[in-house]
Amino acid sequence: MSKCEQCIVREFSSLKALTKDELIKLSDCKTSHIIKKGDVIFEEGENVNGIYCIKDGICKLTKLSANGKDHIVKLVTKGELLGQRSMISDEPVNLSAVALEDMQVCFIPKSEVMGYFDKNNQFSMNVMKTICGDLKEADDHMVNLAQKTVKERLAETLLYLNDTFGKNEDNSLKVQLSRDELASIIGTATESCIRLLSDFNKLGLIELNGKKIVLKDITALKKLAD
Amino acid sequence: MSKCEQCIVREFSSLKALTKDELIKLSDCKTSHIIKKGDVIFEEGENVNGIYCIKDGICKLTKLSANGKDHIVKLVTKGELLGQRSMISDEPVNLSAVALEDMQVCFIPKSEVMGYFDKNNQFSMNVMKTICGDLKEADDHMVNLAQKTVKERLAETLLYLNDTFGKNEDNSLKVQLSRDELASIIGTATESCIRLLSDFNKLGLIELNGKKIVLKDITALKKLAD
DNA sequence: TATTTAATATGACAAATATCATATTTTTAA
DNA sequence: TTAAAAATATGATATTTGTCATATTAAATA
Repeated sequence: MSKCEQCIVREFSSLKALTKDELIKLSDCKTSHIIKKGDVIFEEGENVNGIYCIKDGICKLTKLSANGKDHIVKLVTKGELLGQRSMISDEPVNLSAVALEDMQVCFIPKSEVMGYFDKNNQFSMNVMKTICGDLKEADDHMVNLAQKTVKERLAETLLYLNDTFGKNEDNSLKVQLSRDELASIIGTATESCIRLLSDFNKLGLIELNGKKIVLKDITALKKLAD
Repeated sequence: MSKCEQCIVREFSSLKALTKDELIKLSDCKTSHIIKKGDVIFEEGENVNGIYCIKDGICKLTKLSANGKDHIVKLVTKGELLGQRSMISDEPVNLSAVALEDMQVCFIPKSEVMGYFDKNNQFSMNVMKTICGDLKEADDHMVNLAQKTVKERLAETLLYLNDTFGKNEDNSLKVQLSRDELASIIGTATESCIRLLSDFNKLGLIELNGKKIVLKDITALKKLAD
């Protein structure tokens, strides 16, 4: 089993505050998992008794709305932790996590993590800061959904995907989302999303190649996104 | 100056974890303030070097969107704390706070609060739980904005105002919001909000009396809200 | 109290977006 | 490989929502 002391990814999460001793203990109680693209890590309403540390890959956090459609609340990638909110609130998770590509994750049981909260103040502060960051992001997102048009939100989301997850050698966005998934990030009907992508394509803002999307005119997209 | 040891409101916030000694010290460093309806407690982008504890009254937390319109992210009332996220993240506040009615608030300087994080673990956990609760709420809110119609969101918001802040003796909602404010909670144009309120009125779901709103048929409103 | 200003209300219309239908392409699995 | 299923694409149309204009009412203030 891989050693947490040697895991680089740890440096990117709240876990960077852990001491050498804590890390050795962690290595013993964590479990490593391979998650296939499309697999569910956990589902809304489930009791997840611990947190997941993402070593590699990207997943979507979704929430089922009253009308039965999924909404993608957030995309999460390596170096981030899943399930913190639920663990702290001592509640079932309020979101589902589904892999968008093959992933490597480690599961750390609640008992272990709660110990850090008691004994490692820096760890607590790191977690708090992360959650505060999520909350700020959620506020921003909320205002965008409430005030911006679908077109603006699409442009913004494309730029976000580019900035956050980067692009492949062929310049296409690294995260490959279906039109349906993209629509459920920006909060619109799949057809509307497809139509706007077509429009952007015709205007030369982007280039479509099947699922691959290349951002051609970032300046214009930024102007569109406001 | 009023004593924190005797303040009932404290029991409703993270501050309930404070020891007697901590409370006595707190009384000395806190400042009390009377805020008039419409007054700004702090403004988006400001550096608020501490947190506000709401002793009485209600305020709105708003965020300016790109198009220049305010969006109401949250309503906050007595027993709650303001400015925690900003203090923990060590950033300017991302929201403005404006009183919806006359308020009494106490300001606790950052230096004091940060001390609690170090020494009082229960306080830290309380704050974390509160912020986690806010995050969950924000997720829900986000999905509603993305997926529900304006009509559904209006019905839901009216029910929320009723459940959370209660009603006056004449059965009207206790929080009095202008149509403009109501619109900026549900994320729509003021005229659309007014029109839908009119519709609800004609359908007998609510009763309008100037600014006063009485919910007449809660069951039907719930059905509308989904 | 009179005057001004702001908030509420409503009509007419335009724009944005959703829905339904259907064709085409891509992917999956038999 | 081929048949079936799913994803993408696009047109036609309906619905929702926003915008502008203007009237009416309520609130603020000189």
